[in-house]
Amino acid sequence: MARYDEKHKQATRARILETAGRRLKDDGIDGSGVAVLMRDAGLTNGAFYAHFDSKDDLVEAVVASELAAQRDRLALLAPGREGVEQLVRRYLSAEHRDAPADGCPSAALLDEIARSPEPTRRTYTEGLLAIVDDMEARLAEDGTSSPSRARSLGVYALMIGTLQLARAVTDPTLADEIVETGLRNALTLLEAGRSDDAR
Amino acid sequence: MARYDEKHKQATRARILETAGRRLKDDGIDGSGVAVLMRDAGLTNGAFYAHFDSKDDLVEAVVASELAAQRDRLALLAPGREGVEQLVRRYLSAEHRDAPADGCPSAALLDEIARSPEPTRRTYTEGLLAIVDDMEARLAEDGTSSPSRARSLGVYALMIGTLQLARAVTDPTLADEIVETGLRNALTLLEAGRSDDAR
DNA sequence: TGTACATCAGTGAACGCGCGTTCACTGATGTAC
DNA sequence: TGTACATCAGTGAACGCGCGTTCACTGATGTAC
Repeated sequence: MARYDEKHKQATRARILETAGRRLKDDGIDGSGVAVLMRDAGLTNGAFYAHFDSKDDLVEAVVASELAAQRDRLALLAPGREGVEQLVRRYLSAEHRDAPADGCPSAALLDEIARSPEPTRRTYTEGLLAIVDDMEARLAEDGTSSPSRARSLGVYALMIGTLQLARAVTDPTLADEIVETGLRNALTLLEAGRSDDAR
Repeated sequence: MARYDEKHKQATRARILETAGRRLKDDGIDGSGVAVLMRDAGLTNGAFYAHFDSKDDLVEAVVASELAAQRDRLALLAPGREGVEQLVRRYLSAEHRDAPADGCPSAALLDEIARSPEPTRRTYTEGLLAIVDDMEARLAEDGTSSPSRARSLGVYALMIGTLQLARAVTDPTLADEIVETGLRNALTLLEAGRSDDAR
């Protein structure tokens, strides 16, 4: 009765989410038109509304899937605090700075997300908390009672701000300096969390 | 010969820069149209091009004036390290979080600036360095040889990321927690700069 | 095995709208006489 | 002191364009018989 494999449409939707995620991170939310987003996925503009209610709806779905992907990637790293350090080193690297499309949605889009409709911001909040909770659990594994929640939020915020600065700046030497000192500062913040307790 | 006071046009331009700064920080660069920006200044769209070559040109001028204003405000604070702490406390506050139009252009616009044309990014780079240099000089006044440049960049990046997170999140309690822990983390980072040397 | 056909993912033209920009003009200004 | 007038900041309609969204349609699919 139903034509096409039942997974066919889901696969197309997943493909749109993936290519749209890359495009949005490269050109911004307001900077990416529906027609271009669909062309990226090998489709035409008209098909868009068979998959999403509106552009806002797509953006919300992209935010959810990008943050989920980021969390999944974190889960693959070394266990405990070591994994957080790995995250920080990958995040604050020249490679990440130079490839926004492959990178963190927060670094690329956070101020546009902050101006987005409530549902998108709610979805962002959930995705953020999942990541921060994961980091927190890893830091708490140390058995310390240091404020690992605060450190997790701080490290995440520092990573976002640092990458945005590094991307905005025109001087390549300065851009390098920013990611390098950002990395040292992030590690300092993690270390401070440990020594708080050691005292 | 020349009609109107010679300062008249300069004053209008300054007024456009001021109201456009507020609007851009509220609605984003792509989210603010020229017609609205001019209406904010009490003018009509057509007059825009008597003052600026293009919207890009305006954005560049706004970035310059916003960063200069931020630097001027920093200069009015207490001398030395204490002024940096005052800056941090004002920056990471619920008031700043809830009033983007009155606040830091980096927190409101940094990822859009990173996607802007080269001249805007160059202007941003200069304005950023002026602020960071100022912070650095204040921290170095301590007479320590700690890496105050790295701490300045780190504190600035942390403030930006923290404020963006606090603005994006929908849960008011979480938004409060983010600015509060952000403040503690920023002070930790400043303190770490001091103790580096004390060891 | 071969064919008729119901399904529905995807097409592409069209919609009204606001964008950035242009331009012929208006009318307040205050100097020249 | 009064008036004619050159200046030019600002007006507002219009430009082509791309936006998000709608919709009548096409045509590949694979089941039913």
